[in-house]
Amino acid sequence: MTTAKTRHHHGDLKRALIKAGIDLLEEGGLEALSLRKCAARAGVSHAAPAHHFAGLPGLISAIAEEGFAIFSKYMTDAIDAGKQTDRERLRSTCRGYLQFGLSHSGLLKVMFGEHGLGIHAPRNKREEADAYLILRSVCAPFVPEGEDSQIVEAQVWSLIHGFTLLYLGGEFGCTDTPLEDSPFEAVMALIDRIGTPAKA
Amino acid sequence: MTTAKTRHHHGDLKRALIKAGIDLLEEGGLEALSLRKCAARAGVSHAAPAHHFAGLPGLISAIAEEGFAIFSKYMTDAIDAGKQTDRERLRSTCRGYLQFGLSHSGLLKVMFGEHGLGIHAPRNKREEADAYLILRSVCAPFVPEGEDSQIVEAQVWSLIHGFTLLYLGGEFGCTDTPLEDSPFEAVMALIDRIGTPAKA
DNA sequence: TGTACATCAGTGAACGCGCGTTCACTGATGTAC
DNA sequence: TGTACATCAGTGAACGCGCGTTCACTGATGTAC
Repeated sequence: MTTAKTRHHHGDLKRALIKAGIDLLEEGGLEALSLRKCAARAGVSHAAPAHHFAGLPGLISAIAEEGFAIFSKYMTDAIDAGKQTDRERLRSTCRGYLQFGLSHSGLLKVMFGEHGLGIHAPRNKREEADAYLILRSVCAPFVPEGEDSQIVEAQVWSLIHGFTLLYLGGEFGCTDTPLEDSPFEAVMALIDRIGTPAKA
Repeated sequence: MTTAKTRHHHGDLKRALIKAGIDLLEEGGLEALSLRKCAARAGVSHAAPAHHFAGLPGLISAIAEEGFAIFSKYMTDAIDAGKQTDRERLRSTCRGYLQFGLSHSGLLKVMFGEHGLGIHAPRNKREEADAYLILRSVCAPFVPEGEDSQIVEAQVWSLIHGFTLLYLGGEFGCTDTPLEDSPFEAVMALIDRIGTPAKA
């Protein structure tokens, strides 16, 4: 520890800016995010971020990338929490998906939005693919012999993604009621009807 | 027709501003929307909108309200298009939901987002409720005796909402392929497993 | 171990931009009589 | 039908704000010898 406070060089400003950006996102949504505010949060002059990111789009892209990494962690943690059958693993992954949304709603929207850039920014290929692979692996046991795995994946993904966003938007009118109450269980019930488990 | 072009008074500026706002939304997303640009589109000075809306939040709220009305029309039109069994009506409604998303992606996101205002704007109660009633009516035949209708509604809504947003985000990697190809049919297949039709 | 020097990371002032909002105004509309 | 007048809707200039970006700068770091 080298008394980082008074140094001219920050140490890991890039990481600090991403962290600040995520916090801003959670507090006030995409509109609340700016390079100047991130710099201020990181305790640095407003011109400093230019040394680390290609403008605001570059920062947002880095934030989304970090977001996918956190997202993956939520899902894998949920799976590991209980040993489980294939069906339970599928359920747990969905639970992790929802939990991530509850904890990081701003981040989720940026990750699956157009990054507020109008045109598609270069996708965060690596981290996003990793997250998708988790979904794929828990869906795999339910893909019937010889069928395209994308079918089951699209069903599960659509269900849990839609539920998470609607829930966050308060559309089920129950943002305060016990977390896993009514409508979430309805979605889980439908998840249970998906595909055919390869083994009993 | 009273040669509206040269008049000092516009005629129906309020409606024209909403229309301009929707167009801007579809072209460049929420970031592209501003009172000044709407005024310019409507061929009016930038101070004029102040006579009709309570700032940008007020305009966005009016746009979302109009959006829900258009949304409802997409769904009812889809239902009417084929006479149909209960199951077909449910499918058609989902098809209308998706079609609306494809034609009005910017609008959809504003309607179900937080209006870019951080805190919830007063919801567009009336129009939103109307749209929900359409969903409710096509779900009704599949609600088992004595069960809360919200269960089936949450299942259907989550599925089609999630699919629409993921599809619009290009997550299924098939924005160009034939409209109702692969993953949409997967979602429809799951829709077919929902609930228990009251009658055969 | 010590010196010289190139490179890197953050500073602070300045810039132009689009934005929402205010304000005194003016032209058009509609109503009272 | 005609006149007076209040109200309404749009104008155009001006304001301050936060933003991203540029720029010459300077202090810290790391490397060559």
